[in-house]
Amino acid sequence: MAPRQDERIRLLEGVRLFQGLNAAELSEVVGAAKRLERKRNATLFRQGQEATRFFVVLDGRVRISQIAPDGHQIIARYAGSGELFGCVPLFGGDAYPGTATAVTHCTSLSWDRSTTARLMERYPRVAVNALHLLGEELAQLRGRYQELATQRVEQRVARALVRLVGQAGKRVEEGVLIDFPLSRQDLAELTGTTLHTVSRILSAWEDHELIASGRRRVVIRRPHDLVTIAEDLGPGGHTKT
Amino acid sequence: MAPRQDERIRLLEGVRLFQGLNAAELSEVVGAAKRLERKRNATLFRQGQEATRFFVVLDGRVRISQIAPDGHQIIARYAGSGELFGCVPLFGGDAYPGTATAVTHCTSLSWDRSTTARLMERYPRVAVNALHLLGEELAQLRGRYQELATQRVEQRVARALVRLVGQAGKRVEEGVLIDFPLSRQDLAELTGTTLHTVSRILSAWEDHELIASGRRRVVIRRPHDLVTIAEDLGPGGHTKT
DNA sequence: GGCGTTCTTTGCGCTGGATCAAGCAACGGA
DNA sequence: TCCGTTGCTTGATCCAGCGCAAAGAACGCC
Repeated sequence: MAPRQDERIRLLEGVRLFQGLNAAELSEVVGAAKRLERKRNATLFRQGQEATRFFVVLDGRVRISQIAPDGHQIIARYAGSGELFGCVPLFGGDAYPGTATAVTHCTSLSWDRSTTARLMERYPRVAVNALHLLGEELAQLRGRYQELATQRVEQRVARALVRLVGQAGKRVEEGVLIDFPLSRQDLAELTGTTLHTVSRILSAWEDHELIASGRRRVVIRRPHDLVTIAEDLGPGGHTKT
Repeated sequence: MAPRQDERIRLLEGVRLFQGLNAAELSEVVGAAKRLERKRNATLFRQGQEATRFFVVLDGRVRISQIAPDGHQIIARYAGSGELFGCVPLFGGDAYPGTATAVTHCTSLSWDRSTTARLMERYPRVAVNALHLLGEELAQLRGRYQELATQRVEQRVARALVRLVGQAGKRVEEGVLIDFPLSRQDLAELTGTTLHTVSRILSAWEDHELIASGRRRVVIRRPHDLVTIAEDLGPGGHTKT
């Protein structure tokens, strides 16, 4: 067992899909994987392509986006280390429903379709883990769906930022930085609004010293107040009587 | 094997979750199930309750709805015969994320948590099937999410109706009837808009003889034209050059 | 058969956000 | 260092759809 191998196993230990496998098994899984490195802005796969592999992020951040026939684009999610993406082959889908792009330089492991099937067959635990993870993703998406259906833009943007803080927040002197390049346009596609509206909202927050932001960069200075906005019941609710 | 048992097995044969099991195995599955009958408007389970069982619709129609802390309610989906609902126990969730209500008189089978786990363990095929079904639901929801984020109300309502025709369409002399009680309010909660807007849209369509509707009743007279509205790229697109 | 309840329709005014349109700022490659 | 590109801001305008309000219409219960 080469130390290099050991290192890779350690990485997989944090991946919930493979939870419950022992070192030898993990080693086998790693052995079947293909390591992939991509630099910033490179594409990992495109929407509509045949889904041949599924991926786990080792390091860096990947954006999953979808584009509608009418040209409207949305960002489905950002995946960070330990997370799955392009998991279509896990459940027998045909083509990738979205495009995966490296937002930062990043590395990932991937497995092809037949290996995936073999793994799940040999280790049913993997299939069950996959079921759990998919269930969580479904729950997440349901939440965001409801959000989109019932809340107004400012709240949605606030929530998106709160979520991103959880996924990629990094303490800096000013506050908490979203630790990857994030433009106004990105936030708009993440929350179902327009670049302009996001810009206005962030400007307003900046005036209130709630955030500090720059080009593709957002720092939350007062996370708690952002959460307040995110959870505020709004004009439909019963705030400040 | 009593004929009654046979009959129930036949019902399960159409359920994709159990595809691949033989008669004896299906019989066992049916044996472990609890049959449940509910009349119109009765509740099967409520949002937030501990998820003890998962269900398969045998007959009738069930509405899955979610309510947000601010009181806004949305309808996640309608499940018809052969479809799963309340499938939280399949992937180890804790509480039901929504409320299930019988929209028509309906019957279902359900299994408790431990039985579910045992089934998946004994028949890995069931776990794989579950993975596939969950994957499809995820894909569906992603589609609807994008719809909500990028299309305007009229198109969303049209799409919702097209989908409902697929799920519960029944040919009648006038056209295709959505074969369960469906109010304007329901359509609004299904498409993320208000009762009033839906009413206006349906009234306009009625004027154009595209549909015929009444109290909790919708008949699509010209399905093709409805599809056209649903797919129209709209003012953002490049239609009719 | 009368009556309360539940759905639906429709008018009107308002507004959150989209759209359109400039112009400015920061970055990165040559 | 300069210049082209990409991202950000901000004003002005417009309108789809929401909220409110009030009046039918169809049901189902007693």
